[in-house]
Amino acid sequence: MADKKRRITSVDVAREAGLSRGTVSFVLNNTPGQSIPEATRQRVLQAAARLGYTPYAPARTLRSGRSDVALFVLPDWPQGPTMAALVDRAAQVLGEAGLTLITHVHAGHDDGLMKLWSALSPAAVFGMRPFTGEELEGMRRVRIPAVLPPSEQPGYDIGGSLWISGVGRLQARYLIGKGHERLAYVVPDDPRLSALGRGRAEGAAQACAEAGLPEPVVSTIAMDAGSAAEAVVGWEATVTAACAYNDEVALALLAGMRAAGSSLPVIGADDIPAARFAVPPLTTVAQDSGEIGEHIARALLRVLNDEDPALELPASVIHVVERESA
Amino acid sequence: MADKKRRITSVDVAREAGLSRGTVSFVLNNTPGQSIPEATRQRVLQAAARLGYTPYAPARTLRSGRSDVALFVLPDWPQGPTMAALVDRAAQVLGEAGLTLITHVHAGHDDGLMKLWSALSPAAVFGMRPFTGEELEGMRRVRIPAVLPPSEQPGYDIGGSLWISGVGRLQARYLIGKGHERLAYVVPDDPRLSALGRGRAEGAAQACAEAGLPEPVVSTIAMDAGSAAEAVVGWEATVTAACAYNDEVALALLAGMRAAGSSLPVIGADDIPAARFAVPPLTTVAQDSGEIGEHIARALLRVLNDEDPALELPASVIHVVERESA
DNA sequence: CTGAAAGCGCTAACAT
DNA sequence: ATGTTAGCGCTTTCAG
Repeated sequence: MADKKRRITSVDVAREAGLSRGTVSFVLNNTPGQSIPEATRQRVLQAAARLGYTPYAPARTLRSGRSDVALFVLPDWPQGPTMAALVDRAAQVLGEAGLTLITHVHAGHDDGLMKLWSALSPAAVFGMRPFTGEELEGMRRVRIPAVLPPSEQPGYDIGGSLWISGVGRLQARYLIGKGHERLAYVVPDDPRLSALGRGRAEGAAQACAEAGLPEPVVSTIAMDAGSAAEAVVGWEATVTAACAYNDEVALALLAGMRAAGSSLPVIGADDIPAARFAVPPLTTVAQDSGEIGEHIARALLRVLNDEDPALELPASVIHVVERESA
Repeated sequence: MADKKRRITSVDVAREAGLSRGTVSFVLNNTPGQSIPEATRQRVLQAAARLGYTPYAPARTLRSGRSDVALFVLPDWPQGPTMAALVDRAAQVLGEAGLTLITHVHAGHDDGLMKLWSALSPAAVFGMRPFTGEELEGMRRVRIPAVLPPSEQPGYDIGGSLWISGVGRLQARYLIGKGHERLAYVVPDDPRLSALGRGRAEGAAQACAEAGLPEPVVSTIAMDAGSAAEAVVGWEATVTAACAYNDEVALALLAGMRAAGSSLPVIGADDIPAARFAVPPLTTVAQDSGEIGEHIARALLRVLNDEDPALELPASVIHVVERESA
């Protein structure tokens, strides 16, 4: 048994196999443009297995100048099963390309992200929202090869307009299809969500414009029934149906309407588990998060390859789940 | 302007400051047991700032043998605001100790985790559930200094018995306090949740035993109203109140009872946003996730320091939020 | 108090 | 076809 305290290095494997480090390195990375006899290959592989050798990432990264870590900066807004599936699929796709996906929930707007980049020196960083100029500058400084929303322009979100305004558009279209002409768009007062909320509301506005209808009235509510009720009574008779930023807001709205003794059609977004148990069961816009994850991962791979990211998602990834609330 | 293609190294800083790399390293890490004149310190610091120098983690890790990354393996069960707050606080505490927290949502039971460890070679790995023997073995092989549930024994969960069975116990005690003597414990059929579900159900069983009551009947339901309704009618008159594994299950139960035309008190767990908008508003067990995060982080720091992890959480981190469902 | 120099484990160019 | 070797950027003795 080797010294219990020391890490097993490629030198150990070389010794065990009776070869040199170079050869070991070649077969372990099956470096292209080398002709290694199958017999030698096997010797190395078996020696490595016998010793339980694992390459040491920091050394490998230092030498080769590229790490195989891809960092996915998750937003700190509540994450549902949605996000989990998305991350999963993305991890799978990236894994096939030899990248290891690390997720990081970024909460504060402190500069914690900066430390992250230098701590990981990832091969790629991607997030669901545009990075700030400062963040981009920081990444440039530490030479991160690929960054996914590559610009701080709002339009460049991952999933492009679909993930954001596309959901709002679909919500509004659904309601319009049901014959409604005066809509409300309800967003939560959580400041973290305001950008996304605005984006989705704009999508709804577009749908209204396309149909020749007036813009939806945008209401901001606190996440309690009272605040929702206020908004509802505020609409008086001018609004006949409401889109909610997400299912939680929709649930709040439903509760508010119960309190206010009114009852308007409501459509949510995300299809959280609680949606189907609402009273009435919530009609909502669901997204195929697995497909979105795959899409994002492929976009990232494209960026790493210096190609056009082609962020736009296929419209098929979002669809409405019709239940009873609208 | 320096060569745009090259990374800025400590050599550059040394040159800029007119000193040697050694000195630069000393001040940048303010190595103990060194007396550096304030003037030199400032020269180095300013040169570093001017150049926008960032230490290169892989090199640092390679040399020092320890990385400053702590890896938090998140379970793939739905993550709410709860988890976000927990991670946040943990990141903060670890950050103060010079560690960078990376979260990783681990979904499959594939061996993706193994690759992660070698890709990051973190200083510490911790998770919310015990690692499997295989996982622990893998970590031992790559010499990860600290692993938080250190054993694969179920009792060793982070948060010890509190996070798991403590919640169940509190739910049952609350219902018992309301005069109920025949309880049900409802768990979802999601296999990923079965361990946790069993744990919480056991906590409830303990509370019943302490009160000299019979064990709760444990019902497994699919996450739809129909399945919940079946469970409810199955209880007939033998059960007078129910604990749910979490709020989503509680919501399903409420929907099931509406469908079955019955109405029993129900208590959930987690206090998700949707809970307060349920019909009736859901009584639930909430947890102070920030405090839990801090606790976990400190336990990890203790392990890194070769001390006893002392995982047990203070009882104060969980409490019931009384609303109308029970 | 500061500078020079030896590696950490690995890959890749260069020898053999 | 395999072996040798020069660093990647950093920390850390050891001299001066």
